[in-house]
Amino acid sequence: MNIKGAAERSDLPAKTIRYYEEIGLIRPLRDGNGYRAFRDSDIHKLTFLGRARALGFTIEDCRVLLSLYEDKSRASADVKALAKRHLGQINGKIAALESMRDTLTDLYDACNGDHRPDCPILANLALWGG
Amino acid sequence: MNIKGAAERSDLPAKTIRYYEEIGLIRPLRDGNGYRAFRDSDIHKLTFLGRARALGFTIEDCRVLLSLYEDKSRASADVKALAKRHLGQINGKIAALESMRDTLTDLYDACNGDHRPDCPILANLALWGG
DNA sequence: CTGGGGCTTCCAGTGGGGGGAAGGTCAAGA
DNA sequence: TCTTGACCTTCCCCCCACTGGAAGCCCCAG
Repeated sequence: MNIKGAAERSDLPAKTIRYYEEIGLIRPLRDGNGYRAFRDSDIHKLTFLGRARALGFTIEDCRVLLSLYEDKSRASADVKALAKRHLGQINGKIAALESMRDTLTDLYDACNGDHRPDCPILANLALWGG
Repeated sequence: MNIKGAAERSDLPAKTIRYYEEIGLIRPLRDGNGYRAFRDSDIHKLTFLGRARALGFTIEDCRVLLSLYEDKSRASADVKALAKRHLGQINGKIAALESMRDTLTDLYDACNGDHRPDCPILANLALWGG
């Protein structure tokens, strides 16, 4: 299967697939004409990667997850530890965003949003040394 | 004031300050020796930028916010609209992260995390065509 | 044999800086 | 006066995870 079919079946852009090969996440075969030849196992890995990326795992995490997946003697504790670390990072990002949202919502609600220049949002941003 | 003092007073790395000058957010003067000479107004803008960035505004949003801040005939509605758009983006990111977190938490809880290889996390990532 | 769609590689850019080299400048101390 | 060390400058590459586009090869239908 050529890259377009692989892209459709894995629901990943062809560019991304080439990139994943470049960084060694997949190693598709090559036809005589130099075209990539994707096996089912390649498509399988690609969908795996797509799902892991959709859960927010970094590429390097994905690399580890893929190797754990292929290692039939893995310990599920290793996978769970990776997931825990990632959950912690997700929660950190959510907390940061919620903090931004709360502050910004307060300022937003305090701004009357009319034609006049007075604006608590700008006033807060301009706080001198606070 | 040299860049180090500006960095301390604005609580921004010197590298960041140079970058902000490079992209035209600030325009500090120069001493005869080529050193940047920061006025109070420059420091003021830098702290403004630091706060706006801390609220998650992009650099381009910051540029607009700064110009609105300096435009004494601005309408607060313009600021409010920008804040609204940004709040929408923040909420979108939070929703995406919460979705990841929920999915991953379910998988995490279902994984017993022992020495055995069976792992619902990997099994989910490996779902074929689901 | 021509056209168009597929495929290849390579280069550049994204956002928001960070790291570090190479070299100029300045002030304090010996 | 000389040296040392802290500071400053520009310059270029690196990060992540792609994305866009150019230049050029391959293959099949008409």
